[in-house]
Amino acid sequence: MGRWEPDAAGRLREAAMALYAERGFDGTTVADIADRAGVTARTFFRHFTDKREVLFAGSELLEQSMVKALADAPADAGPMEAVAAAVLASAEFFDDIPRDYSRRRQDLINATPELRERELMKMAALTSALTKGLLERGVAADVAPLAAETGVAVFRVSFERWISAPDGEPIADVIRSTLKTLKTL
Amino acid sequence: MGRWEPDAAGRLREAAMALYAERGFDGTTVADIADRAGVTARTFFRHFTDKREVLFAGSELLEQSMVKALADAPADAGPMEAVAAAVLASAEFFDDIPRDYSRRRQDLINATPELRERELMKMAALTSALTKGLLERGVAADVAPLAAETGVAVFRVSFERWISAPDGEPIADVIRSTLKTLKTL
DNA sequence: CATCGTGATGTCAGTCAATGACATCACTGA
DNA sequence: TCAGTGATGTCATTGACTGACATCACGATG
Repeated sequence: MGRWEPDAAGRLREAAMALYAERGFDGTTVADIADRAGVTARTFFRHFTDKREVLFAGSELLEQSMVKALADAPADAGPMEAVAAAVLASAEFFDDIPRDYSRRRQDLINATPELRERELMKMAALTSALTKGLLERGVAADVAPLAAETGVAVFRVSFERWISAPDGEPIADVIRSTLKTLKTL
Repeated sequence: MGRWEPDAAGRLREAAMALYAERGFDGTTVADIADRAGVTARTFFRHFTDKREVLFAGSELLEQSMVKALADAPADAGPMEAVAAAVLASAEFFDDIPRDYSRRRQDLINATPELRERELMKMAALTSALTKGLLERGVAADVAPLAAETGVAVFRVSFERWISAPDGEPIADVIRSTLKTLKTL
């Protein structure tokens, strides 16, 4: 065994989730979280830039995988096809974490303005990453932002639906269904 | 003359704008702002809930006027027509403030992640207010959010364009032009 | 005209998020 | 065996924000 328990970041994330749920975001101090994780508050800030970010660690991975899928889409695919591929790629990401975790996390976010703010920021970052990816695919400058925004909207709606869908429903199916609905508009 | 200089909130807003521009958001303390406005930091927090909000005071008015225009639109107007009326109503709001002020304010927001976060939150609030207004007009539940989101997008794009448009260009014209472009999609 | 309430502000003390500087020490590789 | 490294702890400090209480010009009231 090493000098310290491994995976301090993971323990901090779990502790934060639990405490935010128990006492609310405002009722929880960073020291509380650190205590429960068996580290000091200073260590918390070595792993997460702030008290909000602890619930959003890993979002870079999601963004990266979506951008990669966008780049990997066939060269002759249209903008919306490429975006659809990107959104579908997010499914892979969520397959690795229990859906119940996603649900509890989202409940916290929805209940806490500070966390909602941060989530909006992540979505905006995702939108501009996708926009950039589309531009690199040669998509016209007036189309790219629109397609990206639409893609993020599909992602959001699908995620929300998946979270409250019957158990066992794969998120990929929900996304495909959302994309199909979109086409009817 | 009263016991205190009038319009403390206004002075605080101007002081904040100036200091954020001079030293950046992070380089400015609330005490700095309060000093320049001739009050104490405690008074700052009596007028604004936090250091970010000082640049967003008045956004409720914008939201209210848009929601009102939405409600006042002819009963037989479709969802997008009503939304267009709401967005156009925002022009009235901006007619009362110098465009240069809007520009400087937006530059600050674009340069500061914390302020961008807050702005996204305001836009999200606007979206849900418009959604609610549409639902009250009897718009279908699956159409309302989409129409609202589109309206806010039009607003954002128009505002951005107006800010960098030649001087004297009325924002209402820019909005009309954006709406026209939208129709071509 | 004396008094009283009120509202906007000041003062003070305290909590807590966040950061920088420096110390520690198990583990690793030469 | 020993120097270097990385993850953590410790300590001190700044600054955002809050609650409790004091102040005092002004306006209303009797």
